[in-house]
Amino acid sequence: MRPPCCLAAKGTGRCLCAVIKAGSIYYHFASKDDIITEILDAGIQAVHDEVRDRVVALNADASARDVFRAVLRGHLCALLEHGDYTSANVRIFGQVPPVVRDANLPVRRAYEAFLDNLLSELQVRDAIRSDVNLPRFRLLLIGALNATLEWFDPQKGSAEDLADDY
Amino acid sequence: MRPPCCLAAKGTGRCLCAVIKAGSIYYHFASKDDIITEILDAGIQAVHDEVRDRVVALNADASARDVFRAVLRGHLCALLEHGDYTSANVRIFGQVPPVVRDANLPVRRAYEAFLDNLLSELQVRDAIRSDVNLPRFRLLLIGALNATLEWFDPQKGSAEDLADDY
DNA sequence: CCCGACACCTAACAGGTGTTAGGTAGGTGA
DNA sequence: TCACCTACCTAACACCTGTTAGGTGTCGGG
Repeated sequence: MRPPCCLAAKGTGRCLCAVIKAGSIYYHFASKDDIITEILDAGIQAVHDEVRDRVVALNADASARDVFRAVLRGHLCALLEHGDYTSANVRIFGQVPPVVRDANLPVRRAYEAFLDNLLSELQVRDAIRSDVNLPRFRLLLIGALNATLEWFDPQKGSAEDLADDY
Repeated sequence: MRPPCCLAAKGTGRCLCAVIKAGSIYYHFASKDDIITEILDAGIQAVHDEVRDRVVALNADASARDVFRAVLRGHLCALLEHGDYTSANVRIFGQVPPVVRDANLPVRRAYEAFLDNLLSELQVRDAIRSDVNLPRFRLLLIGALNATLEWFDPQKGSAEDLADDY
């Protein structure tokens, strides 16, 4: 499932390991749009999984700050350290044809809903002011996190540290 | 100077008004990279100018919050309402060849330095906590603002309102 | 009135990209 | 053994993009 640096053959999850010739990809995918769709989906899913795993791994008595930190860490680490698919998402989503964008929407919306749920819990616990527009706050947050791709340098500090700083 | 929706002929500032045939552009520019460089520079400069104008237009007794609001408003409005160059910057800077990126760096650094100056003033005035890493905060800020390009819909509220919300 | 400069056009090019048809090597089941 | 399937390859295609050489119309100055 989601092998590193490779494309997975449709459905199977098997690895193509990038040692095939250019044209051969069309044995596994119907079109370039199909490939991109698969990559975008895999990328979002990877970030979603990473964040979810870190949140559920928290103790039941974790503070609101701990939860928030887990979200930041999960999102940033998935983005900056693991995976080309995750970062591809940020880089190319703005320029894919509408068909691909639409195909990718469900996975995207699922992650957004997940985050909004977490944030609204934090709001109930008074860790986020009650007059904050949560979806908009989420957009601000994700925007700021995703932008780190443009300047983050793993040699100058870990993604975890950056998350804590944020 | 910087006519809307058009490319300006090099140096002259004159408008090509987009009614020329594809190949003719090479009468005005030596290469595609030259065109992109010009566009990137113009985009950043436009945002820089907008923010600066709004800040200097403030009364001498403006609060730190007013200054910060002016920055957000200026950046967002320049990005979302005026100009294709400004937004092109966010969209394509990540994928231009290194030569172009380097050529664009001075203008970029100038805007960054300008913002860092403003922010450090705010920090001196205790409007920003003293333990905040300003360049990193600036990156977070600009990242969040630039990301609005992906979802902002002018029909659902003005850029000014969004800035105030942020 | 002619000259040259200027701003543009046309047509073609090399190189790249997305895609397809048809071929082939290796393994599987009968 | 043979037929067949799977997973790849090759070679070609149409199309697009960045660029150039050379041609055309128009305008102002001498």
